[in-house]
Amino acid sequence: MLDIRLIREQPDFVKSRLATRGGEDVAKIDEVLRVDAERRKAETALQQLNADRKRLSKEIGGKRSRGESSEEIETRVRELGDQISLLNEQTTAVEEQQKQLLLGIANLPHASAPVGKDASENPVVRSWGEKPALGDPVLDHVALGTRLKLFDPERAAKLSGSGFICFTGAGARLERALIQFMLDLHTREHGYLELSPPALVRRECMVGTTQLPKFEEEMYGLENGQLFLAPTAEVQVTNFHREEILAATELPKKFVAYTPCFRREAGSAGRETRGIIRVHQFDKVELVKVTTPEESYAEHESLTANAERVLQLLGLHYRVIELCTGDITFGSAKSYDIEVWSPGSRDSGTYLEVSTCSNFEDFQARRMNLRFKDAEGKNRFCHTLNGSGLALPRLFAALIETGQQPDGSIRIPEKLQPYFGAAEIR
RNA sequence: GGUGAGGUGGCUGAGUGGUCGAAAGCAGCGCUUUGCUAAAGCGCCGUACCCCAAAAGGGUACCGAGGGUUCGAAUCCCUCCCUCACCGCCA
Repeated sequence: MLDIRLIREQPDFVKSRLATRGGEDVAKIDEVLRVDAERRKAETALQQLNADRKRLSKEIGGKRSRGESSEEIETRVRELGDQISLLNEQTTAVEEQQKQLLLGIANLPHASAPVGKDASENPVVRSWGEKPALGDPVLDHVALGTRLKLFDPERAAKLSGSGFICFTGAGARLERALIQFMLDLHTREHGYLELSPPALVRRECMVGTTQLPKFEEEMYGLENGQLFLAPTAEVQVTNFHREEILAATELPKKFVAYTPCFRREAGSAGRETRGIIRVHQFDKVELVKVTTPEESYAEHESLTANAERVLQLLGLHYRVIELCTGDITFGSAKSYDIEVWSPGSRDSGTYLEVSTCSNFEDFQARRMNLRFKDAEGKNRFCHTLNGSGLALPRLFAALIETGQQPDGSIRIPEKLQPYFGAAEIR
């Protein structure tokens, strides 16, 4: 969430930054300022009453120990107590109101984020490789996967309903090879520490990484909404150090985790539902960094480069776009999307998003009270970043489409062959 | 699932109703002594929030979390969370 002091001191700046997102939250700023003033007034009054009670209660203690009567003071303090509990309720309520307001206001886009209204205005930052020259016809991943029995949508539906996938045989093996390949790359060459976290997370963690309270309808909840199936390992891994004060010397923290991810995909019925592009459960290798405000933007670039490296080693054409202010996600200050070329999708091919690499600055850290002690010994909020490194189903689709051969087989990229155990699928 | 024991500051660890935000030790910072190192002595040493234009200063809260009892709660009561141990069950 945003720093209330920043909102208080520079409300016009905050509003103008929020306006670049589309303005939905701009009106909330005046409201939160009004509640903030109310809160401080109530707090000050409450503290004064508490101070009075504290002083008088000590007097009672003194009088009693000297054997003097304290009746009169006790009556006064009892009255004070009634006022205090009344004012305390009001104060707590207004504090909670302020907190809820703040939790619902999006992060400020970074000054370098391109201003734009929606996804159509996201600039392409760079691209790598080229679209492969394939024979005719170019098959999509569904046709390829069905023919070579790499996954089985019908039986997955039998188990879990529509929107679920079951990899089979060489397909399951290929997915496993990709996971192992990516984990090895990030741990051995990029210096990330591997975590294998739980899939179920507490409500507080979901608030910490901004899935809640705003996006609850997208999440699978259990135990009366106290436990959730994580929609991304961002949740588990970023919250790993929640409520901690890290030493500046141990930053940046770099984590990689392979986990299943669960999403209701509410409201996206009919959108890219073909095959394995949008499913309720999928696997993902996630990269997370916890760092300092001074270093976070450099770390953002390197994290993005680390994710891109996967596609480069696999020889898959991709492009990187930067999300404009109108398209950037709720908690992010700056985001890049990595989109891999999927030659079989939508007839003539399309780019599929396989990673969003974001710098959240201190937006998440403030929610989860994640801090570090700087050189002067001051506690400051960390900056947190994450990006997929990469999401598996779409990577899988792009890989088999790109690798399709005229004879119907699929060529496996050289770097993946040791993991997959063969040079082709046929 | 059952039973039991616990959760106090960066760490160890006292404290069972009043001057306790909290002894003591360790770690850390500063000063003094010392040829250096080491050691010793003295002092400082939590966080968040509020008031104040700011600094200085003042105040409130915090002893796992939330309620309650009381004039007053780290201390008593209730609920929850977490940790540990043992038993049962189990991949």
